[in-house]
Amino acid sequence: MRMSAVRSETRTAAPAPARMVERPHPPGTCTVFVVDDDPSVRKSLDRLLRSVGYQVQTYDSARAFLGRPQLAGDTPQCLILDVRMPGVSGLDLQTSLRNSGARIPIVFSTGFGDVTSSVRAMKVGAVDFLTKPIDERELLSAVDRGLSIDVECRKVDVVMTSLKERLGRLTPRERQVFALVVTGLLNKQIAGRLGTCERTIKVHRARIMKKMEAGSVAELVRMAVQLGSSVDGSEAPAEVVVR
Amino acid sequence: MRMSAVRSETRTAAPAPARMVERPHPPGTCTVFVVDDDPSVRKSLDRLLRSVGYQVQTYDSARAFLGRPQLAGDTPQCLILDVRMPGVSGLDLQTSLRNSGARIPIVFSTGFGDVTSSVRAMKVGAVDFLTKPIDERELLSAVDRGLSIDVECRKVDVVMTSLKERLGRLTPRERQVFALVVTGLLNKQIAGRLGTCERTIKVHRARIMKKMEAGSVAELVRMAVQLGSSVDGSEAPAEVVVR
DNA sequence: CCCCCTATTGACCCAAAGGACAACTGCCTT
DNA sequence: AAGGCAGTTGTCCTTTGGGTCAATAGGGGG
Repeated sequence: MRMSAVRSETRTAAPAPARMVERPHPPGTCTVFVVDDDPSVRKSLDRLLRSVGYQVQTYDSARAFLGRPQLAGDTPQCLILDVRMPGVSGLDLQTSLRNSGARIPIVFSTGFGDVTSSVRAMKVGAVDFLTKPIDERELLSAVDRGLSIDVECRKVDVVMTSLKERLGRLTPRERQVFALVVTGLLNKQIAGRLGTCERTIKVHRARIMKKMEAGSVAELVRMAVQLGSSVDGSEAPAEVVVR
Repeated sequence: MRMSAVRSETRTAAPAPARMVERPHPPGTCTVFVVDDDPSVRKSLDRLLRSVGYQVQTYDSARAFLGRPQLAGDTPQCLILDVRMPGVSGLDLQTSLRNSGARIPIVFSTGFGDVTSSVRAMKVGAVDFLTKPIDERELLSAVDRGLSIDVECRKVDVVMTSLKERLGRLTPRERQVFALVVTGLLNKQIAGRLGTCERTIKVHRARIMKKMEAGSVAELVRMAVQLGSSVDGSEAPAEVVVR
C-alpha cells in the first residue's frame, strides 16, 4: 500500500490533455512545489502534476526548498509538503514560512494519520491535509484551491503595496489630517483639533488627495479602510493609519 | 485510559477560584454546551467547566441539542461536540448548523484520531479538534477562544443587522443613488447616469443621509463597504448594494 | 374620490470644498 | 549663505453640497 504513494481511483483511458481543460488556471503559468523525502512520492507527484499542465519543482527536504532560486516572479504557486521528514519537518517549515512573511498556500500530505498535526496545520492556515495513499482528485482539487488562494493573495498584495507606498509619501502632518478627513470631519473641525486654521487644512487636504491619487473623498475613505483593515485584525482604521 | 475522559496533567492544590481569574470572559455570563453520548464525559466536562465559572448545558445527542429551549439571548456561547455519536454525528451537526445559519463556535472532542474528520471539521470552521483523553488546559483554552470568537461575531452581527435595517428603509431609487454616491461621483454625474437633474439627486441624497443615519459622506462610504463586504466574499460593494 | 408614497423639479440661500496666487517661517542639507 | 521641504496663513473666486419652501405627477390602497 505504499508502492506508488499516489492512488488513481478514477484511472480511465482518457488522455492527460482531457483533464487539463478542467484546471481553472492557465497551464504552464502555475508552479507547484513538492517537498518530500521519499523519491517515489516526488516522482509520482511530479508526473501527475505535470500531466495536468503545472510547472513542478521537487525538493527532498525543507532545507533544499528554502534554498531554491527565488526567480519565480508573479506566477501563482502552491506547495505540497510532507509532514514527516528527517531534519526540518513539514509543520516546522510551515511556521517558519509564516513567520518569515512568505505566505504560500500549503497542501500537506502525510503517511501517518496524526490528528494533532493535522489540526495544528489547519489552524495555521494549511489549504488541506491529505493522507497517503493520496487520492488524485483530492490532491488536484486541493492544489487548485491553493493556487486560487495564491492568486487572490497576490491581487490583494499588489493593491496594498501600492496603497502603502502612497501613504508613505504623506508627511506626518498630512497623515494626521488624513486620519481626520476620512472620519468625516469638516476642515473647520479638523483645524480646531490640530490647532491651526481652516485654510491650512485645505492645503493639506489638497496635497493628500494628490499624493494618494484619490479622485474623491469616497475613494480616500475606501483607501483608509483597506489600509486600516490589513494592518491588524482590530478596529479603528483611522487610528492605525496615524500610527 | 478512558476512565475520566478528562485528564488533569497540571493538577495542583490550587482551588478552582484561582483559575477563574484567568478567564477573560466574565464568569456566569458565558454558556458552554456539551453534546456527547457518553455520560461520564458529560459529567466530567460539566464539572470542569462549571469550576471555572461557565454556565453549562449538556445533551446526549445532536437531536437533543437542536431541540433545546432557545431562550439564551445574547450571552457568548460555545459548543463542545463529540464527533462520534449514534444518530446524527458531530460533523453532521456542524454542517447542518452552518447551513441553517446558526453559527456557534465548535470545539470538537473525539476518542478516535481520525485525520479526515479533523481536517473536514477544521475546514468548515471548527475552533479546535481535541482528542480524548482531553487535556484540561487545551480544552479551556479552546473554549475561551470559541467564546471570544462568538463575542466578536455578535458585535459584528449587531452592527450588520442595524445597517441592513437602515438600508431597507431606502427606496429602490435611493438605493441606486446611494451606490453612486459612495463611488465618489458628483451629484451632476449621478444625475447624468440616472437621467434626471442635479436637484433631484440632492433630494435623494439628503433622504439617504437621514435614513442611513450618516453624518457625513465618509460614514456613508464606510457603511457601504461593510454592507458590501459581508453580503458575499467578492468585490464590488456598490454593485452588491444595488443588487 | 382622496390620501400617501415616490420621484421629480424649481428658485433662493448659505456653508463647505477646492483651485490660483502669493508669502512667511523654521529646519536641514549642500 | 543658498535652496528645498514642511507647515502656515491670506485673499479671491468657482463649484458643490445641502437646507427651505413650494409644486407637479403617477401608482396604489382605503
